[in-house]
Parts: sequence; C-alpha cells; structure tokens
Amino acid sequence: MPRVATPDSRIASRKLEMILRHSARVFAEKGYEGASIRDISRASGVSLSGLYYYVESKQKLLYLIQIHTFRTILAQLRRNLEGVSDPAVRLRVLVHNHLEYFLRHPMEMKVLAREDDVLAGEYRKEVAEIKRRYYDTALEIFEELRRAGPARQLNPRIAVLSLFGMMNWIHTWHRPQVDPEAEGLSDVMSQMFLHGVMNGHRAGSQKSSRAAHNTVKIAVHAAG
Amino acid sequence: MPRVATPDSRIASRKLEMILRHSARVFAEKGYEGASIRDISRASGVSLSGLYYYVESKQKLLYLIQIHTFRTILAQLRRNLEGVSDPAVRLRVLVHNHLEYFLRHPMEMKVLAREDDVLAGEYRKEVAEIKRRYYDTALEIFEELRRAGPARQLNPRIAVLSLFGMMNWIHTWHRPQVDPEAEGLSDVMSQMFLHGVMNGHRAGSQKSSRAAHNTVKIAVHAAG
Amino acid sequence: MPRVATPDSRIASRKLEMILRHSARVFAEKGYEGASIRDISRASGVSLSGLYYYVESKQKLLYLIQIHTFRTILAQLRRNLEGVSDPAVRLRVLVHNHLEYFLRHPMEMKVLAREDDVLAGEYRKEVAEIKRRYYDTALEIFEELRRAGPARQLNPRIAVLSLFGMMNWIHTWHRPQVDPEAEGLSDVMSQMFLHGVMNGHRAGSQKSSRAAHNTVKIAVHAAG
Amino acid sequence: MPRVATPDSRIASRKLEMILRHSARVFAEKGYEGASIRDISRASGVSLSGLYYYVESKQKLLYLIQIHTFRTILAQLRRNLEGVSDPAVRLRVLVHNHLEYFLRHPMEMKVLAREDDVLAGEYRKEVAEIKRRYYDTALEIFEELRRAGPARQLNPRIAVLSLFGMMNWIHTWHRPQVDPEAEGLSDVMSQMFLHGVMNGHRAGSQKSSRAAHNTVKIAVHAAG
DNA sequence: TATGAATGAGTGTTCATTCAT
DNA sequence: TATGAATGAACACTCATTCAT
Repeated sequence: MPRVATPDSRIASRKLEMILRHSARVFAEKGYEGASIRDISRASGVSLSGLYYYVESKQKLLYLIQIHTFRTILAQLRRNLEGVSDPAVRLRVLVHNHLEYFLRHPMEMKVLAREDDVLAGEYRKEVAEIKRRYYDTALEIFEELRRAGPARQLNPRIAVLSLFGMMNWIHTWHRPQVDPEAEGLSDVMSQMFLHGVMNGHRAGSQKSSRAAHNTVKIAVHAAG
Repeated sequence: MPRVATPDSRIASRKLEMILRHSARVFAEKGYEGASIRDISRASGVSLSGLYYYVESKQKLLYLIQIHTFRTILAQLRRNLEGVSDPAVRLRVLVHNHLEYFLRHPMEMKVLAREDDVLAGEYRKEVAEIKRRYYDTALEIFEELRRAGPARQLNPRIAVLSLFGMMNWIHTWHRPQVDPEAEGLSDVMSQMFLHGVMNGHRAGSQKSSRAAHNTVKIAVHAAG
Repeated sequence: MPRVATPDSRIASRKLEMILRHSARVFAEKGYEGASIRDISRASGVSLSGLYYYVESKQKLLYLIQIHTFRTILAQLRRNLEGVSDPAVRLRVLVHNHLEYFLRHPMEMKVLAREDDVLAGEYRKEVAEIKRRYYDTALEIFEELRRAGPARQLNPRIAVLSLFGMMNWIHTWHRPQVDPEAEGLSDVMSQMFLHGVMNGHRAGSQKSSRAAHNTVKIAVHAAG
Repeated sequence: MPRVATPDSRIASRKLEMILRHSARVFAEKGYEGASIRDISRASGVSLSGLYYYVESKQKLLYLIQIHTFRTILAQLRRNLEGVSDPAVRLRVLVHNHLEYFLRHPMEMKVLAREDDVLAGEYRKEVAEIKRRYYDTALEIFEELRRAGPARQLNPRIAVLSLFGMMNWIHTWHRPQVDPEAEGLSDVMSQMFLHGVMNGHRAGSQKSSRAAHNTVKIAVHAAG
C-alpha cells in the first residue's frame, strides 16, 4: 500500500492513520496492556482480523504510534529552532514545541509518557534511539544556556530530565477547561526552569536551603 | 483479619506485608495489567489460592500498595515538617521526603507513578483523597513561600504539579549507580524549583524570554 | 479452465502446475493441516486470491496433487508392465516404478503417504478409487507369482499391503546422500519381498519360527 | 500431583492418563495439526482451561503420548526378549511385541506413525533418542540373524527400516473385523521378512530378478 | 488474469477467580 | 491457614475464503 508520504511521517494509508488514531485513544484510556485488540476493533469499526491486514501485531501498533509521535515532535522542533540563536529563546521553543504537540495530541502524549518500556527488540531500539536524539537536543540547548549566562553549577542530566518530567507529567493532571493552553504553560514552565518560582533573593534562599538540608537530615535520623 | 496496626500503616500481618512487597515488584516490572496473579504467586512463593486468603482481588492488591505508600509518605512528611517554619526549608523537606522514600522504595514509586488511573470505585476514591491531602500540603508550602518572599506571579497549581512532575518522573531514568541519591537530588530539585537553572540575570533573561515567546509564535505560524 | 490435457494427467496450465508443485512442497514440509494457504501463496509467489483463481479450495489442492500423482504412477506402471510376463519381473517392475517415482518426487510421495484420510466427499472417493486400481494391479501380480512358483501360503492382502508399507515408509527415513537410489532400493525390496533376508535354510528357520511363536506367547502371558 | 509410578510409565495421575487417552484418539482421528485443544476438551469432558492444569501445551500432549508409547513398547520388548537367544525367535518376538501393542492401542499407533516430525526442541530430541534405541535393538537382532545363518548380503539399515515400514503401515489398512490379529500378523510378517513370499526357488528368481532389472531400465528410458 | 482489502470463525493459551478440603 | 483442582471469559493472532475491481 504505497502512497505519497506526508512530510513528517511515514504512515502510508488513510486507513492505517485512522487505526493508529483510534489505537492511541484506546491505549491512552486503558493502557497498552489493559487494552485489547478487540477494544481497538470496536473503537475503530474495523474488524478484528481486518486490523491485522494493516498492522501485524499489537506491539507494532504501539511502535508506530510512538515512533511517529517522536519523529513529528523532533522534526517540528528542528524546524522551529532554525534561525533561533539565543539559548533562552531556544529553550522556550523546545518547551513550547513539546507542550504544543502534547496538548494537541493528548492521547499520543499519554501513550508516549506511560508506555515507556513495553516495546521489545528492534522496535524498542528504534524508539530509544530517536528519544535519545530528542534528549540530546535538549541537552545541547542546556549547555548553550550555561555557556551564555552565569548558570548555577548543575548536573545537566538531572536538569534536563527534570524539565522533561515537568512537561511529561502534565498528562496526569492537565484539564483543557481549567488549565492554561500550550502558550501559557510554556511560559510558566520555561520561566520556572530558568529562574525558579522565587524572585532573585539568592543569598537568603541559599542559607535557608542549607538549613533545610540539615533539618531534614535530623528529621530523618529521628524518624529512622 | 484484624491485627494490631503498625504506627504509620494498617498492614496487618507479616505475610501480607511480604506479599505486598513482591506484588509491588511484579507490578513495577510488568505493569499492573501486564502482571498476572500467577506472576505474583510465583514471585512470592505463595500459592495462587493462598494469595486470595490474604487479598480478595488484584485491584485490592494495587490499592493496598498505593494507599500504604501514600500514607507512609504523608505521615513521614508531617513528622519531618514539625517545628520547621521557614517556607524554603519546608519545601526542601517536602522534596527530600518524597525522593528519599521513592529511592528507597523504587518499586512502590513506579507503581504509584504509573498506575495512576486503574483503580475504580471506592479504592479509587480513597487513594485520590489521600493524594489530594498530600498535594494540598505541597500547595500550602508554596503559598507560604509566596507570602514569605517576593515570588513571581505563578499559577500555584501548575507550579506544584510541575514540581511533582520533576520528582515523579525520576522513576523513568534514575539509575542508582550513576545518579545522585536522595540528598543530592533533593538539593538540585529544590534549588531548581526555587531559583531555576540560571544565576540571577533576571532582566536579560526576561527580555530573552519575552523574545522567545514571540519568536516561537512566529516560527509556529510559519510552520503551520 | 479447459486446456489441452497432457498425456498422463489433466493438469491444465503451466501456472497451475507450478502452484501444485509448490503446494506439494509446503504440504510435505508442514503437513496438510499445518500448512496454510498463505504459506503456499508465499512459497509460490502467487497472491492469496490469485491462488483461488486456479484452485477453488485447499482440499482441491490436495486432491489435485494426490490424483495426479496416482494417475501418473499408475499410467507409468502400465506402460512399464507392457510386454513383461514373468511374474517376478513384473513384481520388480512394480517396485521399481513406485520407488523411482517417489524418489524423484519426494514431496508428492510424502503428501501421498501422510495425508491419507483428510480428503472428504467426492475427492476422497475418486482418490480411493484410483488407489484401489493401483492396489489391484499389485494384487494381480502377487497372484501370478503364486500361480507361477511354489509360493508359501500367505494372506495376499497382507503380503501386498506389507510391500506397500515397506515402500511408502521410506518417506520417513530416506536420505538421498546416504541411502541407495531407486535402482538399489528396488533390488533390495523386491528380493526381500520374494525371498526374505535369510538364505534358504527353510526347515531350521521354520522350526525356530514355531518356537518363537510359543516363546512369545509364554513371555506375554508371564508379563501380562 | 505425585502419585505412585506405574512400572512402565511415568504418567502421574488418573486424570492425566484419561486426558492422554482421549488426546490420542483425537490426534489419531484428525491428525495433530487438524485436532484442536477444544476437540480434546470436548472428547475428554475436561474444560478447555482445565486441560492446561494438567498439560502445559498441545505439543507436550503429543510428546507425552509418544514418549509413553515408545517407553512401554521398548520396556515390554526387553522383557519379552529376556532369555531368548535364537535370533529368528528374537526377531519374531520383536515383530509380535510391536504388532501386539499397536493393535491393542491403535490410536497411539497412528499418532506414533503419523506425527513423526511435528515435535520440536527438547521434546523432539527425547523422542528421537528412545526411537533410536528401539531401532538399534532391531538392528542388533538383524546382525545376530546374519551371524547365525547364511543371510543374503543386505544393507541392514534398509532391511530393518523396511521391516518397520511393513509394521507401521498397518495403521492405514488394518481392520479388526477382517484382518488377522497380532498373532497371525506377526507370523506372516516375520516369515515374509525372513524368507519372503516365495518358496526357495532361489536360482530362478535371481535370474528373473536380473532380467527385471534390465527390463525396467529399458522401460524407463523409453518412457522418459 | 490477478489482487488488495476484508471478515467470521476458529486457533492455542492465559486470565482472575472460586471452591472443596 | 493454605492449596490443588477447576473454569468461563478473554487474550493475541491466524484461518480459509470472498469480492470488488
């Protein structure tokens, strides 16, 4: 079933696209393991065996959803990053790109965030690889940030993974009616990432922080 | 099966405790839906029907793990917060408490973070309630923080949920051999939350940030 | 699909012939029930539905292979028997004809020998009928043999079916590299059939044989 | 389910024995691939999932039937061979032992004879090994036979496998009402194997045989 | 002449759970 | 307190076959 490829994906037919959409929804609602191919058949209106004409296994279904999502996000990110040089702006672009896609595809987001380690073999490897490329892009931006301004001495891995944690976790709480959309969310999160929630009272905070450290130690020892 | 309640939980017997530990491990490894009672029977050495003497269903197993974990974390948090008044310190205590428990009980952490919406009915309600109490505690600390110092004008819900995102996401990446332990991780994360990754060049960053905002809009519009 | 019939078969087109060849191989390798039409499609390079243009069902596929094989063997046998009158020679011709075809068409041989009772209805009847004709030819030769020489008093049915047993069983053990070809095999088997493995010490053997008979009876009774 | 082992088998429980009996019948009737576990469930009256409490897979079912049958036949053979030294008698014992078991367990016989190469892995290896031990026993007897009397110069492998062919093929034709029982069949087959169907006219036959050989060659060349 | 798309029925197997003991 | 035995429902997947083109 070879068709003209759309720019940012390799999904071939309309019908497969439709199946993938429904699958993402079902996976999002019941989890990959909790969802049955029958659920997807019901949801998509395609017969059980008809599904297998398009996708050879349940794993492949998940793989297609994940790889397509990552490819799209990464391709979009690269496009949005083009010609942007200020590291802070680049960071903001990354956050916005991520959240924008996630809020526009909440099902895919959930599937990406939740079903992190169910894939096996070649599927797993491929998804892991593109994920790593995405992560590396974020890491680069973080390093640019540090070179550009007087950044605090932070473990880059932790910083970047924390940022992803902030962003990915929204699938557990974001409600379109009450919470801000991508724009507002990106503002808050990139600001939080860059400058935290407080307003520049560094010295005092640091002192408190050290005190906190000790206090906790005491508390824990007392508790243990 | 009424037994003497231990201080911070209501888990009754040694054997049940053992079963719960093994269950958490199995759930963490295969996911709730992917794990079978047989897996748990095998892992724990308790016969399939023996399991049902202690726990009446698979859901209850998950419920017990989740409610116990939340209860323990919350109880511990309250104890550690006692007598601490500086909001920044209190925040640091919360972060440390959370991470400390998570890194000491990585299986339970994963089960808590991943199996967020599989419970139903009364179980779901009870877990949701204690989770809300925990969240409210965090929210209070955040409000204290704002009252105490010149905090940025941030949506508190988003700020707090982002913090939880940072912390909960670690179950996807933390490797004991390479990553810092609770102490170091708490330092980094509470500092990031309070002051961000940059070092006080507020004006400049803010300018960049605003620029970023606009740039992204342009980029996205151009792309769309 | 009426085509010109080839002399010794009614297989119509080149393509059907090709399909039948591949089918025989697949049936031989996986058994009739174990093989799927998809396997045959893959093996032959003909699309799944393309297959159905030539053959209306899986059963018919098997039927065509079996009937064609029997027809060919029988036709060949008759030709080879023409003008041969010595019963022993005729027997040798039958054995050689059978083995020669089998070793030249090992797949068809296996399908003939193994899939003896899967056909149903009309297909079954037709194959059974030609098989009976083949069997009758063998029976006739055996009777000629008895009339010609001083044959032992043997149940002809058992004698002939034992001969077929010897010959058909080779599909389970014959390996082209190590075992003799049709020529050598026919020598051994027709000799065995006519004169056994021993060399004419009839009296002694017969005595032993009778003793054996009794011994076994004793042994069995003792065991039972 | 450990019970006292019966002397010549390792089948543990009554129920498993019953399941195996029904399975053998179903496999005999429809072939291994053609039979479904549901068929066996129906035939045995055990629920589909109940079957899996006793046997972990369809393959194992076949394995158990085959290994048990071979073990029993081989054990019985060794017992019946004890104290018998005349090679011809020993041969007759082997034939009788084989046929006696087969006619008493026609289903198992069919399963043994037909489903020769469906087992895989460890199962296959184990069955192949015991089969080889059985074959080796037959080979030994054949060699004794040759040492004892003036046997014809025959490929022993072919002789023995032909004997097995004769015997195993009966599953395709033996009808209890019309054909002889084990006793009569054993007489005929061991006599045929030892002395053939003719009565000692060696010279003549051999001449005929050579003539046959040439005749066939001509016939084939003419036909090819 | 040939095939892509589709399906209802069935495959072997596992599931959470129960019940007599 | 514990488990061996059992099951109905469901699982992912494959089957032989059809039909519009």
